[in-house]
Amino acid sequence: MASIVDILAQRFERALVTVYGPELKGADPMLRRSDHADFQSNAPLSLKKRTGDNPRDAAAKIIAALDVADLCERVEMSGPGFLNLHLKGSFIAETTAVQASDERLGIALASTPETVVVDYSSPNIAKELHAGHLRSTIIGDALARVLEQVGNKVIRQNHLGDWGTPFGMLIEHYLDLGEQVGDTAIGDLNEFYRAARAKFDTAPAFAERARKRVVLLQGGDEATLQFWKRLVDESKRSFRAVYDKLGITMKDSDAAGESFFNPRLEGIVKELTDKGLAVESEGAICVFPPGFKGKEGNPVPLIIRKQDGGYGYATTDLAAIKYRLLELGATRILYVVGAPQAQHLTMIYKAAEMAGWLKPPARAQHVAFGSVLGEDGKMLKSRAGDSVTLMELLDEGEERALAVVREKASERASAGEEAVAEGDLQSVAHAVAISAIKYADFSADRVKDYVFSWSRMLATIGNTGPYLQYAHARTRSILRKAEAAGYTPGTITITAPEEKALALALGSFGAVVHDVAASLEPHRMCTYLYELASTFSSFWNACPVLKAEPAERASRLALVELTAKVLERALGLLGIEAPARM
RNA sequence: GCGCCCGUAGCUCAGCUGGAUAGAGCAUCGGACUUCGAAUCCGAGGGUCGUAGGUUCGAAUCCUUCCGGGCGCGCCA
Repeated sequence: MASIVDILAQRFERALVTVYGPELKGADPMLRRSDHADFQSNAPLSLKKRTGDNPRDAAAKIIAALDVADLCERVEMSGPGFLNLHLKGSFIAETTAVQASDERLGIALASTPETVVVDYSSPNIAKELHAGHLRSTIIGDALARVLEQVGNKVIRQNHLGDWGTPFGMLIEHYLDLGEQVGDTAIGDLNEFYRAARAKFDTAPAFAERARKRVVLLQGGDEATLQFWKRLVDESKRSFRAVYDKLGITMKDSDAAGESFFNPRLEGIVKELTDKGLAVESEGAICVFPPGFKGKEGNPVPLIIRKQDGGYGYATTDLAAIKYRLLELGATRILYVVGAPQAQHLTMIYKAAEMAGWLKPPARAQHVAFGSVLGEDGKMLKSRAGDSVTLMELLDEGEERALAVVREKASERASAGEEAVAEGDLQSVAHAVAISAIKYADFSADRVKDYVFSWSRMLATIGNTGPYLQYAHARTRSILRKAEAAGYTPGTITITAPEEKALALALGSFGAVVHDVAASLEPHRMCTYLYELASTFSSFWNACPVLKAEPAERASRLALVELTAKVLERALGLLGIEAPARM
């Protein structure tokens, strides 16, 4: 489906080729929304080097060659050489009608779909998901949805911390508890981990058992593996509960953690050694990707086998990147991991290139993000000082959202207006809480830290998740009333400025989705959503729908219906629900 | 010491990869409900874009200096 910009861009390309010859084919006409017109083209300025003309001359020539009589009311030159385009209402109406009849709402499919691996969330077994996992989990999930929407094959990968020396003590502690809890529940995972750790640090006999247990685990002892698996399953149940509540699309089958790669580590070391990329250094085997200098100017190593013969995270990361490229066939790998790991990841990519696994067009990208801070400006912690679990966070959010939703509902009910039913309050509060948390996280640039603030994110006014949901709920309210009255959407006509603004905002949805897919920046979707929602609110204020004349009513209903769908879809791509009432 | 990230209105942030007078939200002030959800809308005030240079028709955006904040740099992940 061709959007307004697509169609205009084609006409510009033709005009540019007419004036300046075929070498201008494919040149960017720099079409942007404008304060001075509906759209503007900066091509005469931006292409100055290629046209050789001064911008105002170029603008005049382009206008002369531009065949847009069917699309624009007028095109005028302005300032140093801008081209201001004033679109015909009929042109806007037609493209909007096409978008409205499109299942994909104007989101084009990628011309070259890729296999994209998205590595996100990645919690540790026997610990609960906590605030530190929030950003990776929700950003990764949103990007996975967006990349999928534009037609890529997306493979989610949960790089679980499910192997290694801590499992000795965890299994022994698990066995100690066996009598009390049976084999069904560990209970509080964090408490479980803490207790195991405490025993390990204070009881030498226990520590000794733990060490022996690690050996058994590494050696593949059947009974030990069974215990290990129970721990893993128990933890996955806990992750599942959080993912479900947060609306995360990661499935159990997407798990490919350290245990999955463990059998491959020896081979990785051998391969890199055989290729001459890994060398012995201070008793360890290391890869030294060029260009990384440490404290005394020494090269920084990726330690792929430790002095004691064990393997660390670098080896697992290398095994994982090889697997993703060679076995999963990824051409794009996203690491949704905190910003501090930037150097480590670049070293992994470099090593993977040297090994011949990572080569164009395949590429790996670090989707870096900053920290979630508490009101004190430090990492988010609970009163007790440990990191707050995601479940606690979500529960608190729902509680706070419920208070807001309940209050609004009772206000409306006492005013005799349609309100959320008592039985639906919980589910609406849930949707509001999740939207508040996610939208607050997404709405600013990923790489920056942000302060977690309930009052800000849950505010019913301003640029918040709840505001967007409210805008959507209002669209649904009109549509319900229209349906009850037997009114149906019809031919779109654009006359009022608010109709035009709304249609133009709707029309850029597809481009925004692709922009997010390319830039991996969810905040661009938020900027768009807020603009769309506020444009709709202005439309609402200025353009009566149900009380308009039949033709106008049908047209406006079509705009409202499309707005509802776009809001819902855009929120959905961020993993945010759009309730019909709130 | 080396390297990476950040610095835009009182506060929280955008700014579409170099384009027109730097835009929003919150807060403040002033308007709009006997029209579909006022959780809304309309309007006002408020910024030497950390600093000093440079590149050019044109810089918040690109290059360099310095200042301030965060983070990383060998056996944790």
